[in-house]
Amino acid sequence: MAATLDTVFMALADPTRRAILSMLLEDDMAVTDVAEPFAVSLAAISKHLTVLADAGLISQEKRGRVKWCKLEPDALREASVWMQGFGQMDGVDLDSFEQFLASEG
Amino acid sequence: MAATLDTVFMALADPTRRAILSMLLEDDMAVTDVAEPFAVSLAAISKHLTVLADAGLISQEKRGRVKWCKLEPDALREASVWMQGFGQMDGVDLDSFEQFLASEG
DNA sequence: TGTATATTCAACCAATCGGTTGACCTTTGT
DNA sequence: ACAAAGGTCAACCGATTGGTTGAATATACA
Repeated sequence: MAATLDTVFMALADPTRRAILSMLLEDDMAVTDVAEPFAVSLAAISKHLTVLADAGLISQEKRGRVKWCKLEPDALREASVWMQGFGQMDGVDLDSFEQFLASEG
Repeated sequence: MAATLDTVFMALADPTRRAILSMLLEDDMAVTDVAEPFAVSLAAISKHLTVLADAGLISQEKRGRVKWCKLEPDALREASVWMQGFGQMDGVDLDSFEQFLASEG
């Protein structure tokens, strides 16, 4: 909940967690459905989701026996601002994003 | 050297390493001078600098017996772009962004 | 030459990380 | 009432992390 830079960057440092965030970009999902594409146990995914929630990057709401996971992109703002402070980054915005896309082929 | 999102975010997840980056924002520094404000051993700082260099966030050049550390802010670009994709999606081509995420892995 | 300075290396340590498994609790459905 | 589904918990495991210390390696200087 207390999303420090430590917890946010640590949460983002794992590829499984970044993949989860990408999935949640499309829609809210139940824990079981989040876990489905991954080759690890449900418990492992549950832990990843806890890490993401502690970092404030997602929220979780239990409805019935299903726990819904929702992306909270605002939590990235503080970290994003921190990174922007590292000068000469004037181009880091959606324009550079599109440049990056183009460079990827 | 091969600055993946994993290594960059992991490097940023430590407050000592972020503080080092902030210091290097002002000027290039020798390892000993980087270590001076911190209450840990020089060897510990040397390790932190290796982590930052492996992530591409700094470069190190040895001149004489002094190893100079230089901020490489471009290494933050890919990570910053990744993050901005989550925060500022208004009017962005969502399909392209998902392609970008897929290419990242 | 000898000595101080700059930095890394090697071995070790406790804590944490990502993962597993099996038991457990709650909610849904028959 | 009973069984299945959705998730978490607890205990454990091996690998990694951030830290230490002391020895080693270069380079500079008197």
